[in-house]
Amino acid sequence: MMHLSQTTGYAILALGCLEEAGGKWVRVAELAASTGAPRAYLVKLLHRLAKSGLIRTKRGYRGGYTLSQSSASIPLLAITEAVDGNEWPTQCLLGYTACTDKEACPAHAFWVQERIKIQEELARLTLKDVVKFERGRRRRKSRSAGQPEVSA
Amino acid sequence: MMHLSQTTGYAILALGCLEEAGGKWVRVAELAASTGAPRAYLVKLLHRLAKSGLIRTKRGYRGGYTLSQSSASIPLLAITEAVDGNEWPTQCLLGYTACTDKEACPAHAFWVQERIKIQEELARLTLKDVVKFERGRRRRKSRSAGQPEVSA
DNA sequence: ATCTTTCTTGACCCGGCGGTAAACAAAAGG
DNA sequence: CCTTTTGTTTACCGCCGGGTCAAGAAAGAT
Repeated sequence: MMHLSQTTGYAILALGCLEEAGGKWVRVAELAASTGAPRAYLVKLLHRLAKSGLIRTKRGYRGGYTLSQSSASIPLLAITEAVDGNEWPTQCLLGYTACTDKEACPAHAFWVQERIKIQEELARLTLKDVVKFERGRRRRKSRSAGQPEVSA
Repeated sequence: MMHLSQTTGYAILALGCLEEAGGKWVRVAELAASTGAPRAYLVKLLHRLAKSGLIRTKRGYRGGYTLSQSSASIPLLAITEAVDGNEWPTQCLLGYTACTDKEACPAHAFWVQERIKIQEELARLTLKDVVKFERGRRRRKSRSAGQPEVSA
């Protein structure tokens, strides 16, 4: 509750990874490793992203996934809409279905403003920002690699 | 997604209704009618609210539910915590589990601020505000009552 | 005592999201 | 051609939030 769906998170991270790869084809295995999403689940998600036109796919030897040109540096908002749909920006904070401008719940005016801000932020952030984040993660990971694991 | 749980909405409306009733005992039937929540489901919710100390219950003839004195005009935040738990204010917007201050996702700084604002708003709003909202609803309802229904 | 009212309690259902498994099909290498 | 690589497709699983049902137990009226 109070966050985008986990699936959207996976999508953003995976697309960020594709952006970073330039035009190269990237396999699921790599995307799964890089995003932390379960491989089999990522497959389904990638398929949806392909159907909605955000990425292209190629199967067989040296196949994989790549960003479709049109989605280079798209804003995160476009991704949340592709994955979660675009109905959420109208929902009442309290989950109250009859909450409208005319019949406003106590948090209505406040929430209308907040939703706008959240959408603006998601529109402002692009895959490039995600790439920066992922590079940071990978650096930290490799820096701590090779150290003794806490084994049972 | 992107709102408190529906159950929390029910809780807020129901508690508002109890606040409005003063010290009187209110039956489920009335709370269900007034909140729009399914009666059987409301029963379970009310039980939880009773166990967490927000309301008192009395069964048998002229029984029902009433606000426990201590919860008169409590802030909505207390209700969301009682119903949804209080873990949500720490979750990443993108649903990314490893997102922390040290390992921040691209939306982290933004979302930390927004969460604070949302909590402040929920702390500011009290049951009295909800009562005002409910009175407005009831007025509108009764004003439109008695008019010809669109029947098949 | 007994009846009525009203909450109590426990069992169950349904749909969606996140997740898994396995058979299938295409693209390239040999 | 045949094999390898890699995505495609279909089916199924478990959990949880929201929702329903029905038998049980207490409190007041009579």
